[in-house]
Amino acid sequence: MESKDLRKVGLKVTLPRVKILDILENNTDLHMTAEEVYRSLLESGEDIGLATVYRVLTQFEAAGLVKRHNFEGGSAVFELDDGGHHDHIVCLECGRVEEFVDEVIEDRQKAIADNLGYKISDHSLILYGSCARHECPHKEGDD
Amino acid sequence: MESKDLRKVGLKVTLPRVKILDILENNTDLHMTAEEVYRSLLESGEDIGLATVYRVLTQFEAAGLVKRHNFEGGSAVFELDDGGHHDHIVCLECGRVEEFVDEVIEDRQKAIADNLGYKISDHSLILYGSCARHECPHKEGDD
DNA sequence: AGCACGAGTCAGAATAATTCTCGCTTACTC
DNA sequence: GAGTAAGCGAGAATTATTCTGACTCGTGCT
Repeated sequence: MESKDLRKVGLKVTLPRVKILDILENNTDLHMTAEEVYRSLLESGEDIGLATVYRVLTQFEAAGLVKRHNFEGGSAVFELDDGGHHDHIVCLECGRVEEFVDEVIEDRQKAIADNLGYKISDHSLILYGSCARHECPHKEGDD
Repeated sequence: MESKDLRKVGLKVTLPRVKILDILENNTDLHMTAEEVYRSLLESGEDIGLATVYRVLTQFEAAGLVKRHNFEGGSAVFELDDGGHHDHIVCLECGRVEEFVDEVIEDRQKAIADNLGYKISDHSLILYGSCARHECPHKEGDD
């Protein structure tokens, strides 16, 4: 029952909010654009406007329910925020996104910022590349 | 004489290109938005359209003369590409941007990608925070 | 230097992503 | 169940960027 989550963060429990949260929770793809959420809503038969999707996602972000990422390629993507931090690796060929955490990197970041006299409030580390299924075609045994 | 650089990458030596390259080379701020380059051109008395600035910067990017970064806050910023890679730390309060390189992080990134079966083609690491001049005000000895 | 031609440029239109506006609707309070 | 303010939907507005079409300039040839 997600309505509790909404209440908890001070948001009225409205149909669009519940539905959007539901989609974010049940979608196999963890990272969705506003458009994707919108289309998913339409498919579920919900008549919710794209503007509402953006508004709600932005509210969710402010409330800490979701995180917004700006990967390359135009649109921002949203994912549920479970509280834990992680970075991303994006396949430029198929769009697959995976998450990872690396303590060594996190520590170095802190050290670097410290060194330069900065207090870090956030950071974004995104690796772009091609995943295993797009191996170089002149190798045998390829897809 | 930057015209050589342009020739080298197969771009005709035109006034807009030379002027834009000139601005990128002589501006104190290493990271400029297309708008900033455009305004800088106007100040120099050049009558070059914003669309041209975008086009030229995109060509420069394709040619490897500049790098485009998408920091938070909407507009992309461009910087001359000296060939060396570096990451960025951005002060959210004053907009200052500094660069850094850390071999440990670079190595870990490669290892992580390897581990997940990705071949990295690029990556973006941006630390956001506040720089030394924005220390918490209830500490003595502050700015 | 002069010409031809294709690449380059300009201004403004077009696009894409996202946000805003405003009149209508709904969730929560009593 | 009614009142009220917050929320919603559709489309306009905004912002960043790219495209279009007509005109111009840089470069190679003479």
